[in-house]
Amino acid sequence: MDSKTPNINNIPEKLLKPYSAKETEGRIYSAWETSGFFNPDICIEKGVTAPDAEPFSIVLPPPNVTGTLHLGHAFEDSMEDVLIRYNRMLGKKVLWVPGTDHAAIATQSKVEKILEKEGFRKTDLGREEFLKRVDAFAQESHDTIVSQLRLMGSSLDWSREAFTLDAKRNFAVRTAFKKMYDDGLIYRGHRIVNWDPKGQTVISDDEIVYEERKAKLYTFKYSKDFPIAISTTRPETKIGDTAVAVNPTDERYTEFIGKEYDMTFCGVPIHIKIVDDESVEKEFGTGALGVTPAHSQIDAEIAKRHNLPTVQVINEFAKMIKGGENLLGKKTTEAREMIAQWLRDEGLMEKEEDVTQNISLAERSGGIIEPLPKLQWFINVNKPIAERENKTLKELMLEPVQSGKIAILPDRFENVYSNWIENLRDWCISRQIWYGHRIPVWYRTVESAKSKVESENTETYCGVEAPEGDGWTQDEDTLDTWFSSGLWTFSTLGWPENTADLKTYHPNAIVMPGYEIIFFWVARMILMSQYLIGDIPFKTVYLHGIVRDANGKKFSKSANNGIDPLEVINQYGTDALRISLIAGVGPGNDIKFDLQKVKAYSKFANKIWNITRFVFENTSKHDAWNKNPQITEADQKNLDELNALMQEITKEMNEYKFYLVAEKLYHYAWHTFADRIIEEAKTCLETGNEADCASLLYTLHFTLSTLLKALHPFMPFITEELWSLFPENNQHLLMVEKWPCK
RNA sequence: GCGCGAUUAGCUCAGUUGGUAGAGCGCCCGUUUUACACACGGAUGGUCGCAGGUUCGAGCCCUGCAUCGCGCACCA
Repeated sequence: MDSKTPNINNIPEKLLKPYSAKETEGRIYSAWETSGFFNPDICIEKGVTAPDAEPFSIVLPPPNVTGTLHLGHAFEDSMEDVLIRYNRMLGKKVLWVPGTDHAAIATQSKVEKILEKEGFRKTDLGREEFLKRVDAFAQESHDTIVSQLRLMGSSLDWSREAFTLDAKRNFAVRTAFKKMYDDGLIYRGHRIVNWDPKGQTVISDDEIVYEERKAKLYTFKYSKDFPIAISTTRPETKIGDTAVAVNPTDERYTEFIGKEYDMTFCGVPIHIKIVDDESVEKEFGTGALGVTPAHSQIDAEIAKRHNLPTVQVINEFAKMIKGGENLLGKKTTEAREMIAQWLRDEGLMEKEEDVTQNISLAERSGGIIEPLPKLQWFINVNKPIAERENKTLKELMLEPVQSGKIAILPDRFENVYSNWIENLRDWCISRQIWYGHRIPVWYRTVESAKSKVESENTETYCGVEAPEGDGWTQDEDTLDTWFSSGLWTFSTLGWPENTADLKTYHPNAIVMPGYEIIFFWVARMILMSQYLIGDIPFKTVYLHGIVRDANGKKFSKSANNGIDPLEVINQYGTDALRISLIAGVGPGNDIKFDLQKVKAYSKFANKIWNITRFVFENTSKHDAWNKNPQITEADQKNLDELNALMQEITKEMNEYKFYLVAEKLYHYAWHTFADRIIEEAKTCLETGNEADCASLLYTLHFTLSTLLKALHPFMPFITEELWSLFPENNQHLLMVEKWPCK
């Protein structure tokens, strides 16, 4: 190279060596941050964005402050940053809001586990001290997450960072709650709820996961005098039965309907009425259903229809609170076997079958859900709202998706979304945990009242701030973490104040969470935004899949198959990780994580590095190319081909098909630009005349600079670095260059 | 039970207005050719899950089936 490159001194030293991501990435991120261009206001101030440019905004799905980021986050952040950088280069007013989620139950249980190892419980500390511990943990976790987001190259506007539990978001939560309360959408009610005995809190229907387990289905009679046998997998609850329900058309049992029986079951007196109810299936079991209103959602509904009493036999710790001495205080599982034995001994057991059944588990704690009657706060999804044309929350959630105002990608999830809403029940929002937004409701006893009903002696106050006067105590419960997450698209923009940010950046252009949180998060954001703002929260929902290990298994602590993104970055660089997660992965598709793919793209990074070296070496030898040379026919053909590619990928970028764009750029850079155009250029550069060389060098330089721009959203670090090596780019960061196509 | 997705080269996966099968990795052969051995040139490799149908023509559309995975419901 020495003899033929007299101008070697012009070539930056580092370009002569292979690309080093490690040496480059940190330095480049600092340059970006220092420039202030992550902040759209500064882009306008410095003249890189027009003040009246079209806005483009995304909120980062706030990671839980329960630990560190994994490959799933890396995947999500990469895609969002691609869109953000692309749209910034288009000249739009681009805002990507960073933040973290307090993730109430998840974070609290994490800290409780740490305390457990230290040998004490949260009650030993008390609410205030415990919350200090959680805050400290959350802060540490937050700091890790933020540093990881920077490592990923995410061009987030850090000046607007938010936390779902900070003061501003707390104000938004209280404001939202108060409005819903005043509109009668939030109410307190006694219901059968999903109680998690392990986590000691209520959870919503969506926080339940199902697991198939083997169980015994027992068929028996309460006593010898009782005419009908019933079946159950949970005999221990049967002490709480107050009725037996049969289908009204079931001729086997019609003669008994309306009759009542007093018996002693397992040493406990019980009173059973036989009722008819359409919901009972004749074919299942004996066709007769023992009704346990206190411990089954469906039974509670039957009980309500027939005005049956409720007898609670199990408490919050999943232990028996009714029954003979031998049963009291026993765990449900122990009691189950004891009662089964009693039935056998008494000759009441008719059948015992092995069945598989789905049991309900709390997603976070793994505790077996115990349906219990409890007083909780709910959001009514079926109440007409005057301010919203008498539409219900359900309707407000359904409408924008069905009308196409909000597009969901891939579109098959639109049906999933609609089905979920149609089956939606009232949302239980209160949690018996300490970490989270405290419910903004206060109570005090009214001395003068003489009612015998306790609730009538209690004054209730709901407000954004605590009430004036003495004797008020705040509700002990906190809110479901998704309540504050639902406000995220606008609480981060200053709502309830009518800020400039809110006017400019809401609704967001797009939101990009994993498909597993479509109900938890996407649906709740639509609910809150439609109700509180009267508008959609975003125009497009792009649901991505799950990153799995090489065997297709979910990453989890128990499987011990976790891969730390930092290790991958250390080995291959962030750019390689980013584009390997994006290329060829369409919406809704899971990824089997493949280190080979990352490796392949790290080679691609080096390839671009070497392409640049070649172009640089040759352009620095001449200068005629830079003075409007006459373009040869052959070069024009290549420029036309490049332009056609840019047209094509720009269209695809606008359709959110960046996974195709990444592959096309890779293919063009390597197999068209390097393998063909550059190879063919070599001969001309050796033997061609001055004019042809000028045309060719212009073409090479133009193609390279177009490629660096087009690749920048995908591989921001290396492209920015290479861009900066050209003297003419000294003053301009690639990140705010114009996208190379209208 | 209802619904959804996947099934394409050894592996991971692209392939939307239906028109002669693609990429990466791996494997094999060759090349240290002056941007790059993190490279270059070349070779091998697929009845596009199965069975029908529509069509001049189907990986792509329709019907049925199989296997794997997922969601929802049920869970007496």
